[in-house]
Amino acid sequence: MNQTTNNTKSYRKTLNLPKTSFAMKAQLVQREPATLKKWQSENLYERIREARSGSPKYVFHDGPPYANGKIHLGHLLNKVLKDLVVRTKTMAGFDCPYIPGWDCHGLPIEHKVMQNLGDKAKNMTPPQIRKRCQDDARKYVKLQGGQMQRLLTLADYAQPYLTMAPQYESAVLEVFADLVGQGLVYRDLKPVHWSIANQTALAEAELEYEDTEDTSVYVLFELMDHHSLPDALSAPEDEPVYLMIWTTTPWTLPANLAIAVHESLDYDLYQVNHQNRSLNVIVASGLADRALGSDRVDGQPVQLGSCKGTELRGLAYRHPFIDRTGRTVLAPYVTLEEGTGLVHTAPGHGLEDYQTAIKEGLEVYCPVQDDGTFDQSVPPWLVGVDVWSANKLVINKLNQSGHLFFDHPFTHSYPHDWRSKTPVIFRATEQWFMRVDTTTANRDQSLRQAAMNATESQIRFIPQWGQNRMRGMLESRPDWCLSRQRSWGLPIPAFFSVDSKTSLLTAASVRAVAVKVREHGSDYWFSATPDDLLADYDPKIDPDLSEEHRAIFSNPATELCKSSDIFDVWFESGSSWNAVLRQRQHPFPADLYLEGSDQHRGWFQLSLLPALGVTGESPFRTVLTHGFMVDKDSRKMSKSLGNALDVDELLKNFGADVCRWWVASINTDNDIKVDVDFFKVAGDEYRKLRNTIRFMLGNLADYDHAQHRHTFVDSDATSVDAWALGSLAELILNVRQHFDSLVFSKAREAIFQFCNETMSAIYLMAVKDRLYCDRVNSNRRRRTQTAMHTITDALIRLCAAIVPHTSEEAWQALHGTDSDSVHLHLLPDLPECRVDDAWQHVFANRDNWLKTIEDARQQLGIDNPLDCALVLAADEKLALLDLIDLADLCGISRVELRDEFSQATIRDLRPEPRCDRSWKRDGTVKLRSNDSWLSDRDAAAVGIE
RNA sequence: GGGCUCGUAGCUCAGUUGGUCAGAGCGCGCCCCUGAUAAGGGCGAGGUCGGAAGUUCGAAUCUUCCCGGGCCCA
Repeated sequence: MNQTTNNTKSYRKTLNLPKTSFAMKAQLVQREPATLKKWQSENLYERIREARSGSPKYVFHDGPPYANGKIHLGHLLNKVLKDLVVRTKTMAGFDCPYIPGWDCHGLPIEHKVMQNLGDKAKNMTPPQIRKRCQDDARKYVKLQGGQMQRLLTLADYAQPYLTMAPQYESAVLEVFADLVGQGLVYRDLKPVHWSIANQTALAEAELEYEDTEDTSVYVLFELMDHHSLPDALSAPEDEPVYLMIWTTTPWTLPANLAIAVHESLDYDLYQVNHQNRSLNVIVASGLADRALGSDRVDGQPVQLGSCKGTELRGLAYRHPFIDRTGRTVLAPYVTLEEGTGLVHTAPGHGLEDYQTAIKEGLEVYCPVQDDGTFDQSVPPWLVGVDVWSANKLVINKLNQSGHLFFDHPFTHSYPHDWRSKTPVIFRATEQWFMRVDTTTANRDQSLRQAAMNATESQIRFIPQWGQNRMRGMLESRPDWCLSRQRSWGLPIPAFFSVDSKTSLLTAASVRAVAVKVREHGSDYWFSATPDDLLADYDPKIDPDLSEEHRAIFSNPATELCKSSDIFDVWFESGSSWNAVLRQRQHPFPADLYLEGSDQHRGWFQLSLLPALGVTGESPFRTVLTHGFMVDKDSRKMSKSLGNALDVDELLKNFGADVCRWWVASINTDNDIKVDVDFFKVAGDEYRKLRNTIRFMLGNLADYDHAQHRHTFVDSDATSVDAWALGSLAELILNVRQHFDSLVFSKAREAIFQFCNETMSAIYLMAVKDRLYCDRVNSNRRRRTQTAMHTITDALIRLCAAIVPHTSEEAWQALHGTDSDSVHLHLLPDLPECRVDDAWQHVFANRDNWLKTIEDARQQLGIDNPLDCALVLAADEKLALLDLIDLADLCGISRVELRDEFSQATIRDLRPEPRCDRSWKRDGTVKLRSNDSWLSDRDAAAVGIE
């Protein structure tokens, strides 16, 4: 009675094989745009708003990207992360609106527009130029908005916020008015980063640092009077004594007013032979070896005497090429790291120098004009010369007069204007500032203190180290320079009397202008007269004016002119909590701000300060930052290095869902490595997810949940389906928790693990046989389908935030509806189903069983695991279970429990007949009436005796 | 130069307060299935945890220094 292959008939057509419209090939690139269109035409965003109306709010506030250029990989990461937040919060039951915004004003746009205009710009008025800028910004808002939607981000793209919109501008002015009212805004002459190319002050964020080679010089300053020197230096009578300084910016020497020393450092007087003359020079002891090195002097320097820095205070010296006397001062920032320990001090050209000048009562002298050339106050040979050319002239001059001790090329990183890529200078100009260190009447702490406190105790940082970073940056930040000398921006609503001596800027005057700007937009500032702009303002009743100023501005004869400065764009975006959240009646503060880690100094800090000033509260409760993109060798991504990936290109090659899966799979705390290969990996994982869902959908083809559902009862706890539902419950808990804490990579990992291992390798592998071979309506098959239906439904919801297109497609395949959207639904509830403890025991041992099977296959030469039986030691836990479930879980034909066995062994089943239909050797296979070999189960399924 | 931060198998990453912590997934190699098939399954190889020194009975895990990245600043 041997089984032959001759009379094996094909039973394929009697099986219940999977069948689904959910294709294996996703064709994301073709199909995603259609899904997007569908969502748009069905107003999905509004429908979600309606569905969540009345639910607790979760306020996420979008930071505005700059409306310039197409989006890059950083935007992809940032926007998808934000979308993951919004979608998961929405599915967790919150009402979580997403109002996208754009930063529209500022130098990059203006710079580009001016370049395109070329010479034509000279004959254009600011309003005409502004119109061009506005058009340019609009163009990029549209372009980027389209690209962001292509990423399948779901936001209110119909009503974004634009910093150039009149309501927005007005709301910024209201913030400004409050700060002015508290006395936090002042005008002062102060050194700022100045772009010569663009003739404007620059914010820290508008600088880029590049390595630059400059000539650094050691310069001798001759002391006026020996007798004031401390005796300990033993200065020789009747010989000049020089202070030696070091600088990398010789062009600032004309503005030298002082030389700083450190009070506690030691300074020595040396006699050296320098270029055939004997010199007496003072330098710090710790730097003498370097400063007076053998490359600079002949022979050994002779130390004549020594003293503390504090004893050098107040010495008068002669400027080397200007008829002026300077003096020595003490400063805490003098160090022994470089130079001579005596620091050239030009209060108009350095922040520390400026601070010293304030302390010592020195003039903030800046002979350099807007265009980077010297004014009339310098010697004739420098007048009108630009600072870079001045470097050489100054060095030559010093050399001729014998004041140049040494010079050498010096490479250091130097700030550059991020637009023109030209080096910037430090230059004192009249600017508007916001104070960070003054306490005001209605606050008992400064903004800096308030911000530090908020950072310390009121704001949650993800990752945690953001707190340290924020603290460090707050500690060191200077007063905020708010003004810029450009056209494309929000005007600072200040007025001056015609002699420019008196300025008008009070809370009331600013609010009056804000009303006009709300009505007409900021263009009105340029077209209207001061009287028009101040129509709603009455100086007579302005409590913030001094009597003197009230008299001036109440006098009809006083002629006013408008300020020509605009705001630093950071002040505009830093007011978005007012211009967006409060203005649109959203709760304040926001639950979450989410941006790159560069924004600790940028948007986060510059939103925190104004909000604390105005409301006393931080505008955000949680700050989540992500790292920056680097290539696979950890080098930063840039166009110039040629390692940047193009977003459109990625979308074209992989589709948005795969790109989003990639975002959901990365750890965003630190640097983020990117490479095309990583998207291929994401694609592989995506396919695993897709095929898992597809297989389940295929096996649910004949299943109607309403009609066929199995009700799990206590006795089902020992079924493999109960185990699967229990695993699903774990997954749901896990994923919900990771979504809660905004750790998407762990959620994605759990989802993938579930698809790959729990479902594909274990459960679906095990239940294949019953799904295919059992009688269609068998209780066992329907129970499995019920579990699978629950799992599929839940899985689709769990991954909906990550792969919105694919989950929508699967949702419709599962539920057969076209109008419903998974994105209107909530995250899955936990399935209610008891799982017997015996399953823990099974999965603690399954790996060993598989290994046993694998080893036996090698040894016994069994190819197909279905030709094996696994013989296990009898066990009371295993005895509770269905041995067929165990066999299916191992991909074999049979599991037997035997008392006499102590460890798992394999029995070769090849001598037994094999079922022509199920290919199993389960021990019931017989030759049937139709001349084929069938097991009892299969014979019954096809109705054969 | 300073602040913050990262450097664990070919790749992406887990590794709580120092003591089975040397792991996972992918990839790779071998094999099976051919009724999830441009799919599915099993098994396996791979790392002196960037380097050096130190603290400790014991360190990927703490300290210091060095090397190499990133962000922000000077």
